[in-house]
Amino acid sequence: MNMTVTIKDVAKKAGVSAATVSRVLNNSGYVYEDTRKAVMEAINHLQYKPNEVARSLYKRTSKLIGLVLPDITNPFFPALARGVEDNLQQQGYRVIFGNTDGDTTKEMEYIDTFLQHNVVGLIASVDHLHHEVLTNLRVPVVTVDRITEELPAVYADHKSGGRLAAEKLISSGCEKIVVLRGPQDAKPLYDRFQSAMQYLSEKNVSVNFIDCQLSFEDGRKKAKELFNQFPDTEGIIACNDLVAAAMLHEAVTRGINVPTDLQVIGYDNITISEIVHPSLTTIHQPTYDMGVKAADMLIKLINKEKLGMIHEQLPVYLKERNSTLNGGI
Amino acid sequence: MNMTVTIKDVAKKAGVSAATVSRVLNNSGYVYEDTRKAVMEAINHLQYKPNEVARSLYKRTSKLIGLVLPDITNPFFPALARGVEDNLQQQGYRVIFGNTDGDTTKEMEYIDTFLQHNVVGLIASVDHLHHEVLTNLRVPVVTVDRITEELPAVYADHKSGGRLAAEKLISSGCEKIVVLRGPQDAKPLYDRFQSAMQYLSEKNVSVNFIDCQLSFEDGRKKAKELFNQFPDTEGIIACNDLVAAAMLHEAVTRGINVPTDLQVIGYDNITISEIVHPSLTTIHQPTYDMGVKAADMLIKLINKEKLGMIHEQLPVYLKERNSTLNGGI
DNA sequence: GTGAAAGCGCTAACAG
DNA sequence: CTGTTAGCGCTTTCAC
Repeated sequence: MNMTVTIKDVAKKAGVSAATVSRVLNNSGYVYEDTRKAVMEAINHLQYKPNEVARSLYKRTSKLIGLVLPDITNPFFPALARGVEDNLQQQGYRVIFGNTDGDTTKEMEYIDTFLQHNVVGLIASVDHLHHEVLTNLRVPVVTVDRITEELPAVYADHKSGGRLAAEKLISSGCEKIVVLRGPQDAKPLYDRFQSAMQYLSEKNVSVNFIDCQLSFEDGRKKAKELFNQFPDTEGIIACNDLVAAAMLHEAVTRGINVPTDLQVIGYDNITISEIVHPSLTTIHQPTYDMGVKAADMLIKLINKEKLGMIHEQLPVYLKERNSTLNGGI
Repeated sequence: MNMTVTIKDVAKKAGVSAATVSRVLNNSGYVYEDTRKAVMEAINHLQYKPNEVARSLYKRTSKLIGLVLPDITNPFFPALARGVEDNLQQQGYRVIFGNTDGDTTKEMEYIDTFLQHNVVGLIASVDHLHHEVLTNLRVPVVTVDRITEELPAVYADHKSGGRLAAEKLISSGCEKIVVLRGPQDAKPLYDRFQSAMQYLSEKNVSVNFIDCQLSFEDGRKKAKELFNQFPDTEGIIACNDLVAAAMLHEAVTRGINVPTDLQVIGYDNITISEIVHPSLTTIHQPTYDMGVKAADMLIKLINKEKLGMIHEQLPVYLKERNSTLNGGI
């Protein structure tokens, strides 16, 4: 069967020492072109693949990067994850990952075992309350879609995002607005909520808010609550697209016409927002790019390069579709 | 700073040898309760965490499992992935993963490097044409949502799935039916298409098919094609929910009333199918459970336990929503 | 240029 | 019950 072939086997076959094989493998030191060829031949012949674990043990480093996300089932994160993975994979890194469901215990568990596997870096999306876990690790960390002072971070401009949404509803004539407030321990959610509220408070409109998780399920529950509690709502700013979709859904069910009687704005611009009916006006986040960017930063950090800036803020924009009144009121 | 603390440090601190520390770590061999306590204390005091890489090198095994999926951006896979991960994580395994986009090169690349990292097993969703790659690996492999003779597999009953969809359209009165045919090198797609066609061919109805990728984007393109080519279509069987959503979308755009003038059936029952309007009648696959089951099988294989059966087929069912005429015609 | 030897951190005989 | 020793597969001085 597939008995593992080691560097020694290659050495023997090529009639050289393991050290020499190692040298050609790593392009380190000098090797005669002839012996180099002999070694390569042996390698190909034996289908030799170096054992990364042994390598990792000696070098106390690896090609593994840990990715810690809340929940890959939320469509926002797969896009992010692919951005990270595509970039990393291309540079020879592999990613080992875990979903935490925002649970600190799981976060720590994953981070610990990732480190035990000699990961060279971590990309994490973890509530800022738990960020201590990420500080003073022995490997660089980049946070995505989350923000703390100290840690390098990639995130979108949620202050603009929140304001953009609010502006839009105001400019399309809403006077009774409900804002769904996502979990406030995640800074992006906090920012977009605050900045929307801030803008709205300066206008002469009625505004209320309801707390809501980021899932379709919870959106659904809160939608019922919303329409019961504030039946004459004219505009809704949702904390993400999933929740916005739930609002749309409940509105349709109740025979409320969107966007004529009610306008809804989502957040993220995940695929779903295009698919729902009416299609969803939303704040676009460059999700995939955030992943790519985070991987870029991490690799720089791993290579001890200086970062231009610790915090990389990416722009968002309003994507108008059919859940709002467009072209003015 | 965080200089790594090794087993030797613990040994020194506890006044014993490394071997003894190892013993208490692994609960192997006998250790005096007192020395055990001393060791534990040293461990806690030093915050010692064993180096999994060293462990892995010696034991030629690890707690790592490789997960190979086509594209986590397709909402079907995150659910599957979480099923896998939740199960594995609980048993102390960690997952290292890669998206292949159905590209054999990437598949092989990932599998190779996973093996180089001493993974103890692989869970893969890979087109059956490429299954040779997976055979004769030195670790057990379980395929998910894919089928080959030789390899253990977890998948849903797509023959029933295809027939269920076809039956439904017939029983709700469709006489002009178009079936979207997904990529046929994936057995599940093949099965569901064939069995739908088979059933339809026995009925006295007009049936056509169009090839289609599994994405919303391609669905969109093919939707236009479909309505141009077969404008009087009464029923559509889509290859998955994403594509079905695209059909719905195009139908609405063209002012075709669903389900009155046109009925649509999806496949998978991902969250989206509930969110679209009208909500989508679809074939439900137990996606998360498939992941859990696959992890179960793999762990058994890793532990050298015998499997009851190599192929685990999970049931599907028709989930009726509002894109079909329900309660008979 | 190349080989011998030591060692990364851990575990598994083998003595004692 | 516990320490000593050897070795997992690889890389890296250090001689030659």
